[in-house]
Amino acid sequence: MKNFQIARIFNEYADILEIKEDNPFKIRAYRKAAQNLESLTQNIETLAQEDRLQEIPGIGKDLTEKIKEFLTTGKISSFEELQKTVPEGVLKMLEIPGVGPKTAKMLYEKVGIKTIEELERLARGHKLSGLPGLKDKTEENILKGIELLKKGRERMLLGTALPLAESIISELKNLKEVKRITYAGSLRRMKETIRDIDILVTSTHPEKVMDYFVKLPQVKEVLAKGETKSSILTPEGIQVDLRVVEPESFGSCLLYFTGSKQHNIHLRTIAQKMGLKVSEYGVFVEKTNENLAKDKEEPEIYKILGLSYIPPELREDLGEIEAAQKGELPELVELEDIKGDLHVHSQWSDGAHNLEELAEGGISRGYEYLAITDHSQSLGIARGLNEERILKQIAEIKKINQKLKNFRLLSGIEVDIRKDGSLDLDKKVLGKLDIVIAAIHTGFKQSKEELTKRVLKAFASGLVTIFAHPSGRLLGEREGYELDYEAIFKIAKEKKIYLEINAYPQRLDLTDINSRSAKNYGIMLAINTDAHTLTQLDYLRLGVAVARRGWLTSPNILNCLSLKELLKRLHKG
DNA sequence: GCCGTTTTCGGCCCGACTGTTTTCAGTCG
Repeated sequence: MKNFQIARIFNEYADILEIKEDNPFKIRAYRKAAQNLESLTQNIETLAQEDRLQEIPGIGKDLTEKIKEFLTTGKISSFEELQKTVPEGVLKMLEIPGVGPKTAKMLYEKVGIKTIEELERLARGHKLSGLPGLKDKTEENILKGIELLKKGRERMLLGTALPLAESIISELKNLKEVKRITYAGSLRRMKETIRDIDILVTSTHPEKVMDYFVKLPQVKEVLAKGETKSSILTPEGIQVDLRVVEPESFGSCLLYFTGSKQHNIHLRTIAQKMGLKVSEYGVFVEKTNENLAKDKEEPEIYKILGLSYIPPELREDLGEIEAAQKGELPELVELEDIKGDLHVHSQWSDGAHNLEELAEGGISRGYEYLAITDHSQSLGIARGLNEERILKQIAEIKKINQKLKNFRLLSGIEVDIRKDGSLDLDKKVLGKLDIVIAAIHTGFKQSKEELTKRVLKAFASGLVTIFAHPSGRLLGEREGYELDYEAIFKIAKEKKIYLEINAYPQRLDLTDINSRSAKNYGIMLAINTDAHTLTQLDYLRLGVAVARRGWLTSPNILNCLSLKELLKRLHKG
């Protein structure tokens, strides 16, 4: 999508203006516009055609013109002019943690440093010390920053961060000095990837908590240890920050450290207009300095600001604050609302367990149903099923169901959408199944048009129940292929095809943004784990997190239906 | 450059930490 290309340009625009020490508010305007473009649920080209660009928050007259120019000519001339004024390497330097625009500018102007390599060489040779406002310590920090950049400040998967944070929290809970404890930051907002883990604690003896924390088995290196904040690195190189806060400001701190930054900024702007000042320590009346948020929890703090409680997953400043002002926030889907899993693999293809074991797994999780959806024949590497084996599996599932009470295995398949858009199994067999999940597993390199056509042809077969992991992305490994989502959503709505939020940690596909977009099209989604082992059934909560970030409610979710309602819907015609 | 129960101009979030200073600038979240 062009949304991201333009967002990238606006961000770089801001970087250059920052180095040139342009108006800070102008810089912020560009960044804000970039951020809003990145999280836009509609395609910017469509909005431009309909002359609705100015409806995007942060996009005014000037940026509208720049976007239009990009969409028609493929470039923005004022940006190209601006780019000429600052060498590319100087912009790159901004990526070094600890190096900001002022430093980068100074290094370029005073010493003529144009690349990170040059900077590293000079820093190693102690040639930087003595420059304005720069001594040995800064030189050292620049080198450290370059190291960090080289290592790649990788973001970890939500599915990695969540259990790690939980294990650390459960260890810390053993300490009686720990009163309240929770994680905050992007982890609490359940972003699909996390940079570092923030943990918040209240305690009567902070120093004891800190001593215990830095000696946990998960600790490889202690980065900092103080009275209110300590940071450690785990053996995997994950940074965990622990903050001890006063009990009376726990709510304010949790709100503050949960973010997002944009959400916080918006809250503060609202507070300001009310004569209040919001910080991590509370909500203060400007005139009297009285703290209205003392000993208050998050919901009460939102109330002070005239807002209903905003769940962490929504706190991205993407309209949630306006909705909260009007009391129009959706009642987000919860893990407990999910009645079953509709995408699970068994030993029949590449799963680890047999059908009885999977049924047990579903029952023990309180489900009403579980769909067995093994791969189809063309996926030979996964021992995909041909027509004959599917019929056998259907018979076996029937047998098992006879023994089960208040629970049902559903017969399904994850059928490959072949390169030409045909389905990898015979129509007659597909018709006998409760659920047909269609997915793309090969031929990712096709063009956007070809892929879209391919998917739509599969949709036209009238056999597809759910379109699985629509983008095919693998976080940290592979970009998703490009699809014309507007076309896909339109036809999915028309044909009553459900789109999947695949809860597999590397997938989380559809994304939060696309899920929200699908909802706006009136499409129902299914949250599935794609589990290949029993423990992977627990990935479901990650999928629910994506759904919540996508503003979805339980009526938007297919597998929030009871077995009876689900069957009615699946076999309606 | 955007935006408007401070509406077409004059505002635009808040605090901590670090390293450099001797009262503050730069960076970060």
